[in-house]
Amino acid sequence: MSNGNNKTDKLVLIDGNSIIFRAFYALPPLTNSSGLHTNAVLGFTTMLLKVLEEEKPSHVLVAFDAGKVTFRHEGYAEYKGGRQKTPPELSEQFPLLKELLQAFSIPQFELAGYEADDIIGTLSKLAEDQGKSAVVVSGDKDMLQLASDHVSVLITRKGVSDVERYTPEAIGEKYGISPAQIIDLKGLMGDASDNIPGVPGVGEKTALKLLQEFGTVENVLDRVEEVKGKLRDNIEANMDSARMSKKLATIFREVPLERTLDDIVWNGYENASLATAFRKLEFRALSERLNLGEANKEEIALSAETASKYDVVSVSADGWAGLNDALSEAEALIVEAYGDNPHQTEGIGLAIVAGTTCYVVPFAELRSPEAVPFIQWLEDESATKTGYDTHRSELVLARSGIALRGQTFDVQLAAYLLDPTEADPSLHGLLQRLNLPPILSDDSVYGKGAKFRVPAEAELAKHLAAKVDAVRRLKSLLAEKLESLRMHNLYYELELPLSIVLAGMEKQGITVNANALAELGTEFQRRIEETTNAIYAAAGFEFNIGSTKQLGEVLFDRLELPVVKKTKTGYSTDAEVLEKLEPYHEAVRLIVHYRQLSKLQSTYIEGLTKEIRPEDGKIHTFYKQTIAATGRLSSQFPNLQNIPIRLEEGRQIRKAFVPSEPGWSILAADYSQIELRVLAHISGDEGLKEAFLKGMDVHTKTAMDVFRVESSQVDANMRRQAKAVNFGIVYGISDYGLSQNLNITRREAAEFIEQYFQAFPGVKRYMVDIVEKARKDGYVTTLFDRRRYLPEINHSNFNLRSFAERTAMNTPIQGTAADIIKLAMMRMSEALRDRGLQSRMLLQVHDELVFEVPADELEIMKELVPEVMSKALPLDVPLLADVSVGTNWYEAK
DNA sequence: TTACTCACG
DNA sequence: ACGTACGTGAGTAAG
Repeated sequence: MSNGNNKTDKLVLIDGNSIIFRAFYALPPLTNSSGLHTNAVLGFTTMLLKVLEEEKPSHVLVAFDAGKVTFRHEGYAEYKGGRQKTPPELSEQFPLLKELLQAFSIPQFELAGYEADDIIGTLSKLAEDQGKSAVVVSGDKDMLQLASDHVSVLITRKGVSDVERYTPEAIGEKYGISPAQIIDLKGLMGDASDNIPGVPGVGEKTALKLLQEFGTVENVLDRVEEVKGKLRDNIEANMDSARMSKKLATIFREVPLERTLDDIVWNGYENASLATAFRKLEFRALSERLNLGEANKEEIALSAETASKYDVVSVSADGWAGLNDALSEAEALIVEAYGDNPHQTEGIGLAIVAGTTCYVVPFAELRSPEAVPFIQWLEDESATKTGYDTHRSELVLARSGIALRGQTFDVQLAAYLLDPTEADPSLHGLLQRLNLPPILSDDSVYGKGAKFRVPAEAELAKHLAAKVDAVRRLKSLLAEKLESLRMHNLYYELELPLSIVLAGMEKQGITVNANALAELGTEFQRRIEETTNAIYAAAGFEFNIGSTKQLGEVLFDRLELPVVKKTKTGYSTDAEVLEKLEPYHEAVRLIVHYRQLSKLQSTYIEGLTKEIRPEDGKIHTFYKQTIAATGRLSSQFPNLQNIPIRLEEGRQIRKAFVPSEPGWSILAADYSQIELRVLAHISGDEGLKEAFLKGMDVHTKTAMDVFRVESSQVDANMRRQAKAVNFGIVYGISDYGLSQNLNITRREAAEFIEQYFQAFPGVKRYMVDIVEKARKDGYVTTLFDRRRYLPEINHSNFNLRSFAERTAMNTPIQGTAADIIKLAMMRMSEALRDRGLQSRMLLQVHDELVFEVPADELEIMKELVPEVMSKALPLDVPLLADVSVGTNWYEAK
């Protein structure tokens, strides 16, 4: 960016402390991926860009306060006393801002003993003396005293980038005084934020009236006998305070800076430096707005090339010989494909790195006869491979009939274990977070969304080479980190082998009967139409029931039902709201039913039907192993972990999930109360342990203890409430949450919790201890040493901190349960293989495993599965799994 | 794309 | 005083 030649010089002088404070409180808390807060820097930058663009300055300076003590404290030790300590979320942003300003090539001054105001006052005076104009930017109206014919002052209004421009005329119009009188104004009215007393009882109104009459503080004091009544007494009693306050408010414009205006000449910023700074801060939108993308790209490519030297060999140009010779030395593998669903993805290319050479293979080349050794290597179990998302790679290659084997390190999976909350799993992002030499992002190479294209071969080869080199660079680093955090066991013994088991389950798929779905769909459709008509009749007119906006208008504007809850964009119409509205209008019950039916129809009947693959009549889901922060799996394309079960109408969907071979059965086994059992184990609570050891119904036992009654006195309602309390305990209890769930008052909910903790003191101790531990360590772990960081556990914001506390309580429980079932899956996979069984493990639904089983293995499997699940991990309480069998998933209940 | 709603454990 | 239960994925409407 260049300013061109300004005819007249213009200075922009920014009060750094003032603006960063404003920005911090104006923007919601934001963090970058490494947990650093960046909201104040972002707000500052937005303001800065706006001012630079509008003012087109020739000189720019950001001034900061230096240290705590200034010359003002010499006369008045309480100056700025009583201020709240700067929150750590803001303090940590000062170094970020200073670094960013460097990238902008903007000079920053600070001088011990002086405030930013004084530096700015001094420089603006220098500018005036030299006939230059200046713009002062601050959030503090004290600065208005600097306004003159040459100096205008921008004061932030709301937020940061909305500013108001003050010239002497504007100040005159608004306050009826001159800039010079601003200090008199402060002298009289004081300034609470700086702890400047002024004259007690004199506010802005009175002070302005006095100044209009007397002009200055000194004149007010000299002619105080002309003032009437109580005000006069006040002034007379506080003359010294007024004089001192005026002095404190006066900006000192003779700071011994030893700098000249030449030191703050600004010739614009370097795109590349700013691009780097924005990238670190993850200010992507700003980067885009300033068109730094290209600069970013060049700079990244440059640094990647200098950081890691390798030759790029593309087999379509240079033949296969080199690659085939290098296979035994291969250190890393990339299988590149596009599309999110690995069962439908199209391969783009592969790359391996060996020594100083990266070999790149366009996907189509795999069909070449010369590719045979390479394919043999891919399928060779003993040829170990380090890759990135090898689970996906296996599925992608399987589509071309290639069986990937020998995956012994997956960089993505390792990175997930090291920080499972990290949202960006890309190699590009990973390198960035670890401060390693970067590579281009996939988005910048391929374009995103509709703009996606595979670039010309040379560019593609370069990118894949950079990726495979990055995988190699990351491997040893991540492997070491796993060791040092004692997570190698979890990684090598559980997650990595599990990824192969998962790929097997996904490739196997589950047969879904499209006709059964279609029949159900016809029935649902009929009822949807019926319900739609009934709703129109009840309402008296037609509208789009599926539009929450229209529905809200109908319910609350036209039918005038009471508003229960609002969303940030309008009326809430969710199930909880509708439940409360039922008594008011007959349409409400129908709407609830309509919602149920249309959910079933669109998500399950239509959604699942689309996912049935015509070749084999099966649905192949994709389990993501690196999404859930607790260690659970997630299921996509489609999600088979949320197939309806709670309501009978939806549960019918499960009838369409059938065995793939005639005469086989579906076998489902689920853990009974696994999370509460885990809680009993890790908390060591005697009462809870006893309940499980004696085989009691845990919700009934909870009801007995919370309500202090005998088991015979526990009715259905008490059990229901106790069950909700147990859920609450697992989720990280709060009285508010429980009260919402049970529709009771917060006080009553708090009472339940109190009773619960009295009955189960071990659980209480666990909750207190785990939060304490999280505060101390910054993370919590599961029994298998899976780890989750909770950077917000010490946050000053109540909501963020409370969320982190509940997460601290929940994650070890949910996460350990996830560990256990993952281990059970490994054991089952081994058991099926070792015993030569034909039965197949098809699905995992958090605490449930689904198999298809031939008739002659039914008896074995009914024993084996629950046994393996129960023994997956010995706890202080028994782990139980219930098993059931049917001709479809519905019947296996 | 974002917001809302709702299916599951 | 603050105002959310923990963890997910997917469909629809609407900007």
